[in-house]
Order: sequence, then structure tokens, then C-alpha cells
Amino acid sequence: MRYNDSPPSEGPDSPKSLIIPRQSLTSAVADQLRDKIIRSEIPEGKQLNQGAIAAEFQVSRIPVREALRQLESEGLITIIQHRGAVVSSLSPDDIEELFEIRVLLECEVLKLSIPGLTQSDLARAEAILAEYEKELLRPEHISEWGRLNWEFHSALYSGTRSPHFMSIIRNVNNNAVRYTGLQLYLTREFERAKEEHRKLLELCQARDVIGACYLLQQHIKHAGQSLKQVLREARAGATVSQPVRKPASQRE
Amino acid sequence: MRYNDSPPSEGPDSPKSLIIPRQSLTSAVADQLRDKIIRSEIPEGKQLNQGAIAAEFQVSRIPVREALRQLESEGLITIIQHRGAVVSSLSPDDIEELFEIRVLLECEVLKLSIPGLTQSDLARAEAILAEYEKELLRPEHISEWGRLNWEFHSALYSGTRSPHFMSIIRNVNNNAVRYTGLQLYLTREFERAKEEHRKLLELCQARDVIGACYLLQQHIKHAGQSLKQVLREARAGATVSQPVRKPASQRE
DNA sequence: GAGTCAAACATTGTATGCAATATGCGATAT
DNA sequence: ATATCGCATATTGCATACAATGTTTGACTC
Repeated sequence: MRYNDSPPSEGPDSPKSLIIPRQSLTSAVADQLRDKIIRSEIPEGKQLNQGAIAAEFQVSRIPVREALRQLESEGLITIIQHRGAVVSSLSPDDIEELFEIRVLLECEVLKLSIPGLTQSDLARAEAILAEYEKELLRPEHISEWGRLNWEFHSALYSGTRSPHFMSIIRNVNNNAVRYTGLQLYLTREFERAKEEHRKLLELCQARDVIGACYLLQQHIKHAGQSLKQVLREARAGATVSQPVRKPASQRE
Repeated sequence: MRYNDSPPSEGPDSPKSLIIPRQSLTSAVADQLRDKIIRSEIPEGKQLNQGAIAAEFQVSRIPVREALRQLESEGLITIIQHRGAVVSSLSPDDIEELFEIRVLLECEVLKLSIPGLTQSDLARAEAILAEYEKELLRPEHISEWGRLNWEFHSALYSGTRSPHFMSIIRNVNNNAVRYTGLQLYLTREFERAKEEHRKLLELCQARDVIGACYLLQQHIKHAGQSLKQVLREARAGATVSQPVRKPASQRE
């Protein structure tokens, strides 16, 4: 099979140049995999087989390999010579560090952002928050919690034009979101999360930079500490994650 | 030719397992290219031809392409579909933003690091500083200035074990070092740079966290501001960079 | 001479094939 | 039974080949 042999169905006189896929297979594969990892559809520790991924997306292994390199740079997976790639799993210490970085970066960006937030930015944040609160009622949608949490936070940062800042923050969050949903799931602190987010939004609407930054700091710090604690317990209990060692025959 | 057909010459009874190259071609190529970009051996804006790079390193284009993806994730190059990769060039605004990020991250890490700095860490920092001061006398070694500056800074951060923090800081610096040498070169602020570094080292030796962090903040801020200014002038003057448009025949 | 078009050329994107390495498993020895 | 060796298998690493796209050049028109 040659690529591009089934372009998205296209009428005889539709403007061809606008429809042809503008994304390389590499980018498409990277985006798909990243999304799956972030949503925990592919769990931490999971081995990523190039051939299997290639087959799944109906491409050769070349774009898959390039995508894996990219994800490795982003910290989402680890590649070992001749052994393949594994979805990174973060230790409690890693979590703590990532959340400290979040505090530092996101408080600064929020400070820069608030004066520049438009009404439409705030409205969007509110809409996301509403959806977030709705989804919190559905434990089966846990994989959405992390994403919506990030969407809300990043909406509050849209008042600034700091592409490098945002790029770093996005990447740190990509490495952390898998765990934010987990934290809520394990601690059941739904009310606290909702309240903090609501209050944060209100402070932004009131353009209270000091107050908003302080709350954001507390909010992220608490999530980090709580998550660290919960993770330690969960892994010590060895309830779900970290089965000591599966016999080879049962490994995926 | 098959790869690995000329392993580094190896005596009959040398410990083989320690000598066999443990790095993939992709990583090797990425490291080489990154180094060349950081040292401005490959200048900003330069087009990177996959075939030429492959030929230079005597490998196929596959590992080159994977290396380029990685460098793109790191922000050092930009890849455009079907047009290839170009070494990123930073606008004055980009520079300003990167240096603000540096202030934020590096001051925090320095704070965490100082209590943990060992005598050997400090000695190493001092040695690097000595070399740095020596190299400053040789304008033909300008490409080393940025590297030594970073080596010095990072030596002061070795008291902390924050891998994620350091990884981000290293990456931000990788994107900025090309310009720090330039700043010195254009402003001739050699004495100021030397003095600030000396003083910074002394404050670290004295474990003066507050003082050191404050100086570091001023130090990075000044470099950023000065660089932004100098870059604006240089590019407005169009003396060296930004030739409006080379005729096709002269492009490399 | 300036502009347009198409064909030659250059470069990038992807698939396929083979080499290198790692893993699993059974046979043999202890 | 346990450990070790060696072969079969699976998987990764890389090179080569070809397809798709972008760029240049030069003939042709006006």
C-alpha cells in the first residue's frame, strides 16, 4: 500500500489543496500516542511495540519510530537501545518535583496573564469549568478529568503571549495530568477541587493578581502533596500498580 | 556498508563489553548536531539538508531524520513539511522571554542547591570560572564562551537532585547559549561578567542563599535585557545577520 | 523584458528488507 | 532441582528504494 491512497472522501470539485492532509504520519502518530498516554489509555510501564503500533495505524515503522523519539524528548516515554520504549512512570519524588515546577511556572504566567484576560477568555474558562464539574460526577470518565483540569488552567493563562513559557508548562502538565485524575479518584476531594477552581476563576474575574496567584500556589501545592501521599500508599499497598513481577507468559 | 563494521580498534584482550558503542546512531547524530548548533558552528536560519548530514556522518537518512525530530522537540530547529529543517532563530522578544524563564527557574534551583553544595562542587565551579576567564581573552574562541558560562552556572546547581528541573533548565539554556556569547562579544562587558560570576561564587561559598539568588537574578536579567537591546540594534543595522534575501544561486 | 507554464531536478516522506541485538525456551550438565 | 549453554524467535536499528512534494530553470508568450 502506498500512503495517501485514501484521502478523506473528496467531491469532484472540492478545493483539493485545502483537504489534502497537511500533517505528516509522524506527527499524527505522535499526537495519537501522546493523547493515549495522557489519558492513561496506555498505562504507565506499558511496553510500546513498534510493529504493533505501526499495524494499528496502518503505517510502516518509520513514522512510528520518529514519533517515539519525539515523545521521548517530551519525557512521556523512555527508549532503551534494542529493547524498545516504555511509558514513563513517575515516582512520588518525581511527582513532587513536577508539581513544584508547576507552582513556579504557572503562578508566574497567571500573574502575567490576568491583566490581559478578555471577557471571552473568562467565559471560555467558565464553560470548561462547568463541563469539568459535570464530568466529575461520572467516575467512568476519569480519563477526562486530567484533560479538563488542564484545559481550565490553560484557559486562565491565555491572557499572556509567552509561547516558550506556555510550551514548557504544557509539557510539564502532559507529564503530570495522568496523575491529577488519579488524585481526585483516590482522595475523592471533588468538592475541594470544584471550590478552588471556582474561587480561582472569581479572583481572575476580579483581576486580583495577588489573591489568584496565592490561591493557585496553594491549589497546585496541595494537589502535589496529596498525590505524593496517595501514590506512596497505593504503591506500597501494591493493590493495583506495580505487580511485583508477572511471569513472562502473561506479559503483554 | 553495514554499520558496526569498524568498532573502535580494540586489543585482543581488552574488556569488550565496556568498549562496544552503546549509543544509537540517532543519538550520536542528535548530540553532534545539537553541539554544532549550540556553538553556532551551524548558524541560525541555516537549512539542514538530510542527505548532506547523512553523508557527513556516513549514515543513512533514517537516523538523521530521527535526530532532527528530537532537536525539534528541544526547540533548536523547526521542521516544515516537505521543506526541511531550519535552525531556529530567536527574536528579541523570544530572548527576553527565555531569560525571564531562566531567572525564575535558576534562582529557585540555586536556592535549593546551595545548602547541598560540596567543597568539590565549589572547586569545580571555580576551575570552570578560571577557564572561562582565560577564554574571554581569546575572541577567536567566542563559541566556547556560551558553553563555559553554562558549565559554570550548572556547576552551582549541582547541590540539588531535581532531575526534571535541571532538564528544563538545560534545555532553556541550550536555546539561549548561542546568544550569551554574542552578548559579551557585542557589548564587551567582560569585566562585568567576570565580576558577577566571581561574586556569585563567593556568595555560594558563604552559603548566602538570599544574596546569591538576588545576584543571580540581577545577573540573568541584565544579560537578557542587554542582549535584547544589542540584538535589536544588530538586526536593525542589518550588518551581519538578516541579509534581506539571498539570490537563489548563492544560498547554501 | 516581464510573466507564465511545464518539465527537470532536488529534497523530503514512507515502505520494505535485512542486520544486530535481546529474549525465551529447551537440552544438557552438575 | 538448579544452573548454564545454545538455538529459535521476536524486536529493534539501519540502509536502500521509491513515492510525493517543492523548487528551479528555461522556453514560450505577450
